[in-house]
Amino acid sequence: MNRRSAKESKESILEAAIEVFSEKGYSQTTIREVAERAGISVGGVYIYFKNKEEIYFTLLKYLLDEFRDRAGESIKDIEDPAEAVKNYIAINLNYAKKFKGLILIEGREHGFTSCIDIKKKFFKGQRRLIEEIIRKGVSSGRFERCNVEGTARVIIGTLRGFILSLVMDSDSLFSQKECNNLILGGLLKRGVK
Amino acid sequence: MNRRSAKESKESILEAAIEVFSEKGYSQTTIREVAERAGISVGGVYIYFKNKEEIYFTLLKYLLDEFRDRAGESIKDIEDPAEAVKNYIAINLNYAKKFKGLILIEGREHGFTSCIDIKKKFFKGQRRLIEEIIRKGVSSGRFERCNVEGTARVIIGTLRGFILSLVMDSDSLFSQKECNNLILGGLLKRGVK
Amino acid sequence: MNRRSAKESKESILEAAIEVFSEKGYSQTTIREVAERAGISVGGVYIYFKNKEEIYFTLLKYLLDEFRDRAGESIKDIEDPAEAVKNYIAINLNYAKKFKGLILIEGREHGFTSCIDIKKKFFKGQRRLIEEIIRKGVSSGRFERCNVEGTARVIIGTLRGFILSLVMDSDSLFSQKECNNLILGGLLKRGVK
Amino acid sequence: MNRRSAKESKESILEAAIEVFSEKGYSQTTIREVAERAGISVGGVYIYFKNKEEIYFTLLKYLLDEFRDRAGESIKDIEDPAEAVKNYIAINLNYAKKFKGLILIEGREHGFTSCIDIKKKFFKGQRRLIEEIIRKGVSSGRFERCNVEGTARVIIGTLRGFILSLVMDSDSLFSQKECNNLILGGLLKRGVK
DNA sequence: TATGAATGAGGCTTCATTCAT
DNA sequence: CATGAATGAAGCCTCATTCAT
Repeated sequence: MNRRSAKESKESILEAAIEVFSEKGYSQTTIREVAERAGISVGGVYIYFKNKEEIYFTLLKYLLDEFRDRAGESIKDIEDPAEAVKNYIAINLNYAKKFKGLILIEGREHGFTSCIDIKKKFFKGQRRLIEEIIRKGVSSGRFERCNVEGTARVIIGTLRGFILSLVMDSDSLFSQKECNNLILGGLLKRGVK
Repeated sequence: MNRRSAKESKESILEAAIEVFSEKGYSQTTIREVAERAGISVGGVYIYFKNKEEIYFTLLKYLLDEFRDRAGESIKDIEDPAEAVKNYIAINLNYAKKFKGLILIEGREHGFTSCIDIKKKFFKGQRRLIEEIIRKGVSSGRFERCNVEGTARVIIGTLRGFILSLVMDSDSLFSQKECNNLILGGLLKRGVK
Repeated sequence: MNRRSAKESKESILEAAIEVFSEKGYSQTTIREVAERAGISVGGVYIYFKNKEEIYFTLLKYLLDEFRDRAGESIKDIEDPAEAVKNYIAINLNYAKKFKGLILIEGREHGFTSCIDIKKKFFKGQRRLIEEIIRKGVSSGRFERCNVEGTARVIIGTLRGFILSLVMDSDSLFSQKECNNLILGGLLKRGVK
Repeated sequence: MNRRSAKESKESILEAAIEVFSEKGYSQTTIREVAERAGISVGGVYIYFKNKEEIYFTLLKYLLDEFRDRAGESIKDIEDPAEAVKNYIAINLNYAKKFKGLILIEGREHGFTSCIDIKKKFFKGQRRLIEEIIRKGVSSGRFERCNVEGTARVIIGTLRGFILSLVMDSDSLFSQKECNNLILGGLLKRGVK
């Protein structure tokens, strides 16, 4: 028996779960496989998680939190708002590549309200982040004057599309540069670029 | 025994399947529920479809084909390329609203290669459509000179994102107008708009 | 619609049934396939037969009756009892080859008492036939004196074994000559052969 | 929850399976019934066996192996080849009585090639065993000179027939003595018997 | 008679979850 | 804490049989 601390066990389960959920999606993932990859028994999984849903929920929450932190971090000290947007896009695409499979589960394969809530909250937070940048850009004169909330929503939505395309079509259809161009093309003052 | 023509039965199954797949995703959809909503017995479903996968595949093919036709139709006689793009966007968003859930199944919750193939082909076709428009727009001077293929890809990707957002966040985050602005904002010659 | 007389339809069903039962065994045979091969609808089969079991039963009865007749016929005018036994063996093996598959169903794949009864009766009749021959052979001095009933049973049993081997091992393990030798070897007076 | 060791559970499943397969044949045997008789849940069966076929295959292999061992054992130290043949017959008939029904499944009610292979191999081995005895008998002068391979085949085939009769007609048609007589009658030198 | 769509029970198999050890 | 055998509900699919036409 490979004795581990509770924390270690829980983490190895989550790590295994990321893998398997990514590879197979939620429904096709079995607790048995997660347990095996985590090097724990089936019953062991249920010591740390109430059920399959909780594993997914924990995972999702963890990843969103981590993403939020990193995204916030990567932006906070950047003066140029265009640069900040570029960074934000970059971190999004990176994360997407890393957790390809998980993003595909975003669909309603499972109808857990808990997950919907947490995701809404997450996207709201991200929108605030973008709004901040846009506001800074507008007031500094770098960006066109615009409806800040609306524009932030559009950017988030557009990013989602990029990410989805990136993730679904293994022959990634477009690059970060193209993504930057599209988003910034609509934001930057004409001629300033 | 609810007597209907074979065609009617098959169609009512497909209609029911659209509903249920949309609501629950592929894995969570049970044949029993599809059958019930179609007003047929479980066994009856298997008269018309070899298995669950075939139902999904038939549905997907049907929707994509129909979409392709409608999209082609709605564009072909439009002179102004900007108008054509707007129309294309409109029909996309409409379709997305109508078949909300089905779009969410895009994931690899099911790994049917047949579906992957058909989808790739579909998106390729759509890209060609957009490229055509862009080319026309560029040569007519309405659009900025650009990498036609790349731009088409970006537009498709962006649209996907809009649609995904539209579909996932029931409080639709942004309007068609915003979508138009973003996409056209990057295409139209400055000042022409 | 290929109009046929009731008799024709019934016969074509039986012919199809022989084929399919032979190829797939009882359980694996579906009414649908029998109907298709018979060129009749599924429902049509049920006009002529109460159910699947009745088809099998009718078939079995028909074949056993026919076999009984043929076997009786092929023996009745033969003077030499050894020759008669040889003929009986020959017709057995021929029949076995022709209805290979059906013989394999003999097992208790289906537990129809009706079939058991009819088979018992058949084998009893066959035993009587053999007993007759043996008695003739013994009284004429061609065969060794022996327990007639017991010997008849043994011969039937032995033949079954030959047939089973013939039918199961596609590389038929032994020839009719070997079969003759074994059976007659135990019957014929030493030296007479 | 009926706690047992894994080995115990697996064995009780196999024991139950022997019973049910024997009584009903392969197709008519349901996992549910096997499970019930084994005192385990339906799902429990699948812990130990991949599927129904594997249960059957395991059983078949086990019985054939055991039979092979016992048959070999019961013969190896016997000097008199006639005695050896008698022993071989005896063990065959005993086994047949014990596993009555299972023998009847021989048909291709299931078309598992794995089973066909294993059976062919088994019968080949048994033939070798008999050939050995015959050779010994012939060279020692107890048996008539004969085609060893052919004779072995005939004996195996004959035995199969006896067994089949024994198994199918519950009113066992003939005794071991009669079986001995037939087989040995063709082998023993005239007058020696 | 004939059709073939429809039924629905039932079989196989999977898997989240529990619990005796 | 940990194990993994055991459970049982539930899903997919088949097919003998029925029945409206």
